[in-house]
Amino acid sequence: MDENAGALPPRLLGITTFVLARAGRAGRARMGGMMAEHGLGLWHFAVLSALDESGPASQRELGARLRIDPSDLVEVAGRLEGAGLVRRERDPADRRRYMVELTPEGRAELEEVTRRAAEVDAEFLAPLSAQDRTAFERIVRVLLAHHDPGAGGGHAQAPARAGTPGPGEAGPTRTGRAAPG
Amino acid sequence: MDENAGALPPRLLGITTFVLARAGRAGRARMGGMMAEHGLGLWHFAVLSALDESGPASQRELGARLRIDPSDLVEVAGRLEGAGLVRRERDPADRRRYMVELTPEGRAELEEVTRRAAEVDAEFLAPLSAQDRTAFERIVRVLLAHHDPGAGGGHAQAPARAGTPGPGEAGPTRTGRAAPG
DNA sequence: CTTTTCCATGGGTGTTCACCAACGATTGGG
DNA sequence: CCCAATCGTTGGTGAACACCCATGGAAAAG
Repeated sequence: MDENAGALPPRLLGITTFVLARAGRAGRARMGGMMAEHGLGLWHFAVLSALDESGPASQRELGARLRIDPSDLVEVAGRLEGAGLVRRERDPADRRRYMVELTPEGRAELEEVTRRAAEVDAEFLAPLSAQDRTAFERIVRVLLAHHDPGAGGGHAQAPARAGTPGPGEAGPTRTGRAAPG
Repeated sequence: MDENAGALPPRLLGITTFVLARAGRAGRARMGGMMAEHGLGLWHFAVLSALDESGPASQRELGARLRIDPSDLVEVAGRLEGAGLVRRERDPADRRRYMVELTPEGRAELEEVTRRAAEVDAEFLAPLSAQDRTAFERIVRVLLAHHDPGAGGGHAQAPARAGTPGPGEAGPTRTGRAAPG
């Protein structure tokens, strides 16, 4: 029968790292699909986020920040500019660099996509109990902080999350200060 | 400075799906690196696992089982055969198909790699407390079962896994029946 | 002014993964 | 015997991701 066609070998499923990678792939596919509906990729969203958080920056700064090659940023910034989500102006003080800046439309789009991302998150984590979800959100960030070269800093303990000032409704969106200061 | 180069925007880190994908990528890299030391890829290991679990099978069956395209299986089976880990014989009853069979060497290699995979797992999950690790292993499988088309079957509830038989050191090698339940 | 350094950009490479079209060899139905 | 289906195989496509090098404009150092 091909019932077993639906089940990977237990030996594989016994490897947590494998299961994690697989689940991560499924999650990225969902998230990417949602972003695609907005004409964006994950990187576009990342750039908008960085600009929102730290204000105008040169592409080089963005590249260093997000850990993507400056050359790969060209397309991203270009598309964002084409969509009117960012503005690119020559820095008058240094005409080599662009100052990439979030437009009001870009900020609105960022908020909208952030909201939808939270929805995707909720949907993806729906099979979990509230308790499991909370635990998972914390644990996966600990893992990332330890294994991704400079994603969340050294060790993110993800403390009790303060009053959640900004995005508001998006819920656990802002995980306190997962990254270092 | 580029201190902040090490921290992704909190808005990004607030998206659990994103963090999960990222952590999964890091994990896969580690696991893949380990396998590479054995001259294998993740798929080679998967094939060996499937053969060990269900006995000799045609490549088509393996493809359906592991959900990889039969054409992609050619290289995998070919390399495994070249390494002497599997044997490929024409099925006398149907000379179109190969019967792929695990050799003693293949079985030994499978055990060895499984052991090392458990080590990588332990290493990767090391930053977690024993309690968190147990919870994470369970939760991530629940997620996979719900979102990966036929990885762990319909819905793996993965109840309070019994006395946690194995994990000693080589541990979850044979996770008993962790996933399917 | 000249040389060096930095920026954005374009073009290219390599890897991983999934999927598809077509072909020879082979089988089984009609 | 002829035709359709199946199996393994070859070869190609396309997306996502991560790098690296060269160029031309512009600034900074000498």
